[in-house]
Amino acid sequence: MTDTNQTDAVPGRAITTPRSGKASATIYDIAALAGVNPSTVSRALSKPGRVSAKTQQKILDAAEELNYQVNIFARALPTGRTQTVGLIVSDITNPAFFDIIRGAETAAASRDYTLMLAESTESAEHEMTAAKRMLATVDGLILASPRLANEEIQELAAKKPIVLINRRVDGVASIVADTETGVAEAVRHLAAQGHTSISYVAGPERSWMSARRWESIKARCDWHGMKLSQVASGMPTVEGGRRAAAVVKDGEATAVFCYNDLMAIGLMRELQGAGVSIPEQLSIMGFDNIFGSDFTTPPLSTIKSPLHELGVTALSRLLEFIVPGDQAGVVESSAGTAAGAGTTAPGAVGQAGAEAGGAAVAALSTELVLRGSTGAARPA
Amino acid sequence: MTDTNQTDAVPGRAITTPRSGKASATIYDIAALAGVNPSTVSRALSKPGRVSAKTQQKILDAAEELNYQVNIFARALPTGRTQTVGLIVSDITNPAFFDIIRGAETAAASRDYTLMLAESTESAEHEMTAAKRMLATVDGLILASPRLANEEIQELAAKKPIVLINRRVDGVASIVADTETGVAEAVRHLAAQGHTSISYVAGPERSWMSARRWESIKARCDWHGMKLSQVASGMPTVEGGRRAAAVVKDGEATAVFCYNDLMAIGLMRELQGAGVSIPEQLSIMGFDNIFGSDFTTPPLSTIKSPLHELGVTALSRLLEFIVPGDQAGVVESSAGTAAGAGTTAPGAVGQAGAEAGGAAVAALSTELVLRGSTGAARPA
DNA sequence: CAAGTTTTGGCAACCGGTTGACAAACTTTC
DNA sequence: GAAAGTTTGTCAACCGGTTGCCAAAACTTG
Repeated sequence: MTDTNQTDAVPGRAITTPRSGKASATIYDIAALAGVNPSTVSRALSKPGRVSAKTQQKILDAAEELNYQVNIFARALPTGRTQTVGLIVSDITNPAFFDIIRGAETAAASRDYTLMLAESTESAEHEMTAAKRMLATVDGLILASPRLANEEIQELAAKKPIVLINRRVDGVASIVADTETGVAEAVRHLAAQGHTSISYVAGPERSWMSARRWESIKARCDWHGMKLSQVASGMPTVEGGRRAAAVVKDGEATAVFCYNDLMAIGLMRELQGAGVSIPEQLSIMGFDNIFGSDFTTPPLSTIKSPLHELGVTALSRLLEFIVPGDQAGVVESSAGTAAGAGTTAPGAVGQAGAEAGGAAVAALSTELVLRGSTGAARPA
Repeated sequence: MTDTNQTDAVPGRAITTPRSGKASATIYDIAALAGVNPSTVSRALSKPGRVSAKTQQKILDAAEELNYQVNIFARALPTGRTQTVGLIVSDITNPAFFDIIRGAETAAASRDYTLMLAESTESAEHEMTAAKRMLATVDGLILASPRLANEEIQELAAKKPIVLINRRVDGVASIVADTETGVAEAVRHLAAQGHTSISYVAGPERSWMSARRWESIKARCDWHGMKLSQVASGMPTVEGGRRAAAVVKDGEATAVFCYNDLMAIGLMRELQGAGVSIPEQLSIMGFDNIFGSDFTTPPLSTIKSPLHELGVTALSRLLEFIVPGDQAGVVESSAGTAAGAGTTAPGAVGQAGAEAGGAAVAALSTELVLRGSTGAARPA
């Protein structure tokens, strides 16, 4: 092995020159082989039923023989269709997006669409750049937790179909996980454990979801007659959570919700480092149930988001706009996107699931995952 | 807010119809505005120096005014260039790929290339499908830890430029993290802690990197006169690690290397569940230093991979093939790809870093991260 | 100032599909 | 068997750039 395994220390020498010309077959080649006109080939390959079964077969055989593959650029030129959709996430390294990405990717692949991925690194500006760049190439775009302003999103939506994940903007399709159910469970649990004063460590200011989670918690705390305060917002990262530790420690709350698991983990570890024992002295609750949230000691209690479903559903919804007739992916349903409508009416909370009891809705609801980071309130 | 914030419970009603026709400007529009021929516009925009400064300016102004954007499909049709590169990873949800993906994504974006992402879900077949699909669309492809056979990779490489990450195949460019340095440190550390019998929990059989890690460990164990055994391979996931627990527990080894952190975490948690205390009764060492590997109790000792750099370097190298003249990203260097040449010669290990002491090499070397999961050997 | 050289811009073909219009071929109907 | 209707295939234009070739224009040089 040692001598055949050439290293490429001498760059470009051992490396086989890529891109051997070998142009692939075109519809003209097929046409010649099948003895028909190129346009007939085009129709046979795209418009089903437009050509007779006999010629259809001849053409298919010829295509097979030449192992033809459409040139998507040639197709895209006149039609604008690219068989590609974009997904922009705010932070690729945030595990919460893994499952969204995977969900979207597999859903796309199964429908013969390709996924383009970009990240905005939590910056509205980067996000706009990425979106603009993608817009030229894709048939539609999914924006997961975008940081853009409403108007910017509407502007994008005017050009190509857009589906939002965990964000709601007038006139733009969106898939939102229903926070209410999970939050209701969580607050009920904390109330039962004797907590009366709660705090919320918010995420980025431009995060719609952070505001929404706050509202849900507020509504439920009011319901239970508990006190709720908000800690200054920060980056939705482990580091962001750490930064919030000082304020939380000095506060009077005995339980704290963090905007997401990353922050919850950061907060917990920072506090533990400062000698606070979790959950004895403070209960911590995250959101999302990301990879690794059960690795900590104590493992994190969290409100699980249907991340994978969010990705799958967003993609299906997007494809609905792009290919109106298509119904392949039955997973999603318009009802699912309606979950969690009223953001301020606490009365609606408990009913959200009930009134539109479809499988899709259930899939997009959140759920309390009780682990070790929450417990009984410390005596006041 | 409540009444203006329309939900899309009635699908397609509140949603603004996307894709308003508004076709964007073409070079013909520019040509008309600037009073020149379309071909001149094309040249002004791509071939620098081919047109006079005066017309160049006129054209640029006109383009600006119409806020022109090339139609990449029209461009791709005659040239084949798409300004897009592909990245295929074996598992999107494996945190080890996060940083690789991000590295590649940012490097691509900074050079005005767009990244397409796909995953193979650890299956050679899926990988081939994804690769084939992408090949039609991209200028080049990065395969991170591919599961494909060498011949299949060579076959792909014959069509478009390909760069491999953590895999070496004759005649194909590759970027490989130098396992030796980290492994040498790690084994030396374990030896110093009194361990004499070590075990390796291997990853997937088709994983080149798993074999490579095994060889590095073997070489160093031989050097230190330690016993090394291999535990049957499994999926490179937390679950895969759990599955290996039984065999490891019954073995005589006092320290175990796992193919990656995911497996190490799974193994550790499963063993702990069975009452084994880490590191008192068994030392566990992972590979990669993924997100979350420090969340566990005890935090995982691991051999850190330069994941981000791997992504950046792979992309730069790929672009070198695609745009031969281009030298924008100085980050990478051909020397970097040569690191870790001899896979079997133990003597070479210590020297690898020394003999080619460039910054690029350093960036791609691995490094021991000592945390709590490793400690002194239990008395035999 | 003429001859030679270098720039610069225009023409037209081409990349590989799609699609509207139309005619030829085939069916159906009376 | 002719008229009317329906399929099916062909023609040709088009999507929006790129590029080889050539001639006109501009610049050198003697």
